[in-house]
Amino acid sequence: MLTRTPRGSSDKNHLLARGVMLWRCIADDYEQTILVGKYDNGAKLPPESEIAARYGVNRHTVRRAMAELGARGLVRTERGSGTFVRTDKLDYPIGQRTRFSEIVAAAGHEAEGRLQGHRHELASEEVAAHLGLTVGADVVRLEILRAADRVPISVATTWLPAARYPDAAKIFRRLRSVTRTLDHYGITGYARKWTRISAGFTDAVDAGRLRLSVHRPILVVESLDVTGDGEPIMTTRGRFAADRVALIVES
Amino acid sequence: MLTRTPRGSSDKNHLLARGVMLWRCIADDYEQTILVGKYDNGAKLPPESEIAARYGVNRHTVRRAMAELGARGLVRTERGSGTFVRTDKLDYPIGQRTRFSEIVAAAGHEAEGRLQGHRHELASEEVAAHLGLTVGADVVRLEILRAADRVPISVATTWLPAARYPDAAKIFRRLRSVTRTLDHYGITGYARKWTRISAGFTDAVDAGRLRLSVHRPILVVESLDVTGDGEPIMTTRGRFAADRVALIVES
DNA sequence: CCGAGTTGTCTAGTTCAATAGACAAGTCAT
DNA sequence: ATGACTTGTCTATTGAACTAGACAACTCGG
Repeated sequence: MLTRTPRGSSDKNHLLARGVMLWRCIADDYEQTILVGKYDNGAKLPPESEIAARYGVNRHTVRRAMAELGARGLVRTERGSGTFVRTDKLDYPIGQRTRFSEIVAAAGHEAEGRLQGHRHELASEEVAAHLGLTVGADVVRLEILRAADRVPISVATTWLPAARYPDAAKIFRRLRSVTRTLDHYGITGYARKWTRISAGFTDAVDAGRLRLSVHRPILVVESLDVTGDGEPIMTTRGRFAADRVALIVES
Repeated sequence: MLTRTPRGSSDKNHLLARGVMLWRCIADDYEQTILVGKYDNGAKLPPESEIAARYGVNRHTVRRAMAELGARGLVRTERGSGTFVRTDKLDYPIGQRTRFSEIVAAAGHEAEGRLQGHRHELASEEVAAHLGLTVGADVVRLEILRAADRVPISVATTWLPAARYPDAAKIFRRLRSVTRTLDHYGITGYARKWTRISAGFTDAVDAGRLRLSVHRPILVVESLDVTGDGEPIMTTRGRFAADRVALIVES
């Protein structure tokens, strides 16, 4: 059947966007049906061969689509058994001791932090106020992507006073953890002073980094961390994939 | 330079969506800058070679992107001269004699109508009311894509009483014009009885047919046409690409 | 008219998406 | 344990996307 339909005449036309690969169209299509709630958490998807037949497509193409959904954290495949929907969210407690690696490890997942970019810049009014600096003071800005079990959870922009932590980027890149980076600077214990939570939607950049579509909901978490003496260390603006995380605030 | 960067490490990373071809990303990127109003109507884009250099991409890839923008009606290229932005809209008068082919021809463009699909169905409450039939009566439903100079302008769903126009689809497919199709049935003059205009956004299907992105604005034009004697002929629900058409209502 | 600048077209080569088929490795119910 | 079913991996092939370079055709200002 279908001896090489050159992308245009078959009945899979309804998905085919010009310039978008077939596997991506299938992945997006399935993401929709999952996000719309057609499958419960843990539900089993049809076998790859059946999906392939339904779309009129090779099984390998479906496998690529499923790999994409896996990377987005929407699905988990088990060899010999099947592919299962995964819409449960990581519980992320917000408290005095809010450390990504610890939280994720405690939940039984593999934590990962990657530096996506960094630069020195002049403190904005907001950053200066948070860190107790004068506007225009030299600050280090880090863009960090965090993942649990290789699934992106958040992107965060962190500012630190450059005077105190001049090589924060270089050190983070080596140690791959904010806690360990601060430890390198002799900060053994630090605490969350305040956290401000709002919400929004992904822009194109965050969507790419988080492996989300554009216009998916995100939790915006602004925060300030201080030393035991109350001296400001860093202020952060994190964007959490709301499809994958729930913030827990104990009272 | 750039001895084949295998899609991932160069500075064009910020556009690269997984599973989306480079030319499509560039086309979408330029569409944004045009729609956001960065270029006036008729403004000249940079030469292809310059755009290619800016994106770090081969000129052929830029040409493909520009071809796409041309197909979307956003841009017009002139050999030896350049590529020019085209954000003016087709003036589409709504009146008693509202005929796509005539209006487009009068504006100096080449009109085209293609039947995208058709079927017999049972008249809904709304369609029955418009056509003066009983609910559930047999009606012919046509899906027609209309274009001016090969640029898609509208998709329209038209319903006709099947009792009177049983083979409307077959005849339209041959004659490629509603006017000529009705002429075949002996309807020489027909008139627009009423027109109802609202607005909305493209869904995935209409976006594909109109070569628009999803969530672009559309004008929704519902209408009823009647014979000289006032007998209902057809009711239509057209979706016009608001980026390319302006409806003109004389009073 | 000339020449610089711009789009159109052609050839060629490399990488990757998608197809096709086969088989290994794992799960699960009977 | 057996066997049906499902995912993982391998090889091979075809066509499209992208790159590279060259040249033709065309426009426009000096």
